[in-house]
Amino acid sequence: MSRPKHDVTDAELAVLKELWALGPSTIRELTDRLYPGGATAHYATVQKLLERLEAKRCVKRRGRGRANEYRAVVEVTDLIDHTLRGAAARLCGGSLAPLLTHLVNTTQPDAAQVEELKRLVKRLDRQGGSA
Amino acid sequence: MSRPKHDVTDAELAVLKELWALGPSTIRELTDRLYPGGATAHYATVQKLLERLEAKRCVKRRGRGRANEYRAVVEVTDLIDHTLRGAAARLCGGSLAPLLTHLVNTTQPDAAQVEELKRLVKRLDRQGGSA
DNA sequence: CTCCATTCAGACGAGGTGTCTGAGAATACT
DNA sequence: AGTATTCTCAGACACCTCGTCTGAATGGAG
Repeated sequence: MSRPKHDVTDAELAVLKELWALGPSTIRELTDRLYPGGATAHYATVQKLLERLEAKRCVKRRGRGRANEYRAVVEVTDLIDHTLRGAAARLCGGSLAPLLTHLVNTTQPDAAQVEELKRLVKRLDRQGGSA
Repeated sequence: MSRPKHDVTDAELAVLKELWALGPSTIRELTDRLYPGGATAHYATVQKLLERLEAKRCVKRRGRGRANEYRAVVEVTDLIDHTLRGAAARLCGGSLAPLLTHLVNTTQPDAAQVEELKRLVKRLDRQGGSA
């Protein structure tokens, strides 16, 4: 449930996604996935991205043998939350409600997601939609 | 209903908000609002921002007397839409639905929004939740 | 000790942002 | 008319971020 301090860039996000898929990994493991047959330069690139992700409080580092093991400390939902709040702050005076309304009007969820929505609405009904 | 081609920066957004508030305006009018007692340098700043907004298809220009009159051709909802779709593309494989469920989960929708949600669910039910 | 992989510090070019300068064209004032 | 004021355009600028990369130091494994 950490909050990313700043926005995550595309290259950084690619590393994060790999971390989500692989679980805690070393730079080498990540590099081999992101740049198959990569040169030593790519290794350093991944390392720099991890360094910046660490500064943004998105990953944490721990020694594993001689190498370092990195693990993600943010989830997709954290990034979604951060993005949504940023958009609300810029465009809606900080309120998330207009975003919700907009999504309700423009979204085409699939069957499973409709089910989830029904459940959520039912729950909201039960607890009596407080402000 | 235009679509902004690229993201709008903070300074550009400030100009846009002034345009939304004032309606079609000249650079002078905008400058006086954004930089009260502003020097001639500020005038050029606003002009550059309008030039970039025009390149991003967010404003249009028309001669008014000797000066130019600028008017916004995007609404807040266009920027919201653009932002939301960008977030969905980056974080949710392009689907907006996860954003919706996230908002429903993390905000306390008021009565009106719960009603909106119910209507959405009903509508989706009727048309048999397509992808 | 030598070799190899990892780590660290820092550079680099490209691109974007916000600001500003200078010169030119059109208008108003006297 | 001639001067001054306003607007416009083109372009520079310093700063920052992003993605990439180089070089040297470190530390085990053979």
